[in-house]
Amino acid sequence: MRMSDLVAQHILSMLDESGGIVELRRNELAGDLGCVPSQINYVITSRFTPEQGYIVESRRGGGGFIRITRVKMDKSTAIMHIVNSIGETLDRATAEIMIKNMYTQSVIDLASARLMAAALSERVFREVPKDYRDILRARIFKNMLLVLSE
Amino acid sequence: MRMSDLVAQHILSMLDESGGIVELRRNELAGDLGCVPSQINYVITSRFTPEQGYIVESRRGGGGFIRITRVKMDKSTAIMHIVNSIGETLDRATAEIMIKNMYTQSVIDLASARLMAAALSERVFREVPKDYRDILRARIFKNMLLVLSE
DNA sequence: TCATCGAAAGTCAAACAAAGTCAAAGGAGT
DNA sequence: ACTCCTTTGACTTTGTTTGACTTTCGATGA
Repeated sequence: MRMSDLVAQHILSMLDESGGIVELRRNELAGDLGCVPSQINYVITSRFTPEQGYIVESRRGGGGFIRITRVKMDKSTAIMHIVNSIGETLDRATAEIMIKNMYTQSVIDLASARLMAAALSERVFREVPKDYRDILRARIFKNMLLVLSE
Repeated sequence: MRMSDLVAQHILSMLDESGGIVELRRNELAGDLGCVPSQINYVITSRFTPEQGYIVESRRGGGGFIRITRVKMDKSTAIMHIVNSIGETLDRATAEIMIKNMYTQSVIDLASARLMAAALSERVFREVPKDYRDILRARIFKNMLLVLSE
């Protein structure tokens, strides 16, 4: 079995044990599983993405950690659906339509809708190279959507 | 748990007990908590800054003390204060501290705090040149804050 | 009054402790 | 052979802890 699968599996079982949220120490885990620390990063970026329903946070320095949260799919099917329907890029108009729809369908409240629209507004991205804009918008949007379903 | 978090927590609970103002003796506190005195300074400068809504005063010499006061502001004042304190750029750590503080001081609710943190998280900006990151973060954050104060 | 002493608190840089990045090298499937 | 993963490790960045040294204040005694 591949090392990356082993790491992923290990993290998954930790998540199961702890009800969907786990805090791990990168170096320690790497030591336990017998791989280099950066392997953990690879596994996280390739298998614990927003599309797959995970929120990842971390902190460096003494007492550092990596926290992985699995969002519950059952309670937020609508949101996960949207997350997965967004590709690598997302233009402003589409984003706004999505936000508006979510609001009118009561998937999100007004405050959240406004916050999201503000974060994705065109003003934010002026003078950002065109290619970057929609990529960033997609990422920001996905990240925000995920925390909504917590 | 990190020593710095322990110290911070201790100070916070003292603040809660005494309604927002506390006077402590550095050496004594360090002794009680089992750390070196300068650790207290570290915690104060990293977690009890004016940005975060605290005023710190102190006196050296015999009978010296450190006084920490938590300042309470109304919602829109607090938000405008923060908006004005943000320049052209904003790094992740500072953004997180600001968000956390607005939440603990009830300027914003948990959902908004999470949404904002998600939009500004380091993961969103991976592979974006460092200089751009902080510029974008500042813009996104300001845009969000402004809609909050409406 | 004023110099001095001791009791605080302040400063700062070095050592330590994580996690993150990136690109090169290695494999597996087609 | 080509194309995607994977693996690896050197290097970077961020955050914490510690301790030696400095500054400030109040008290005390000449």
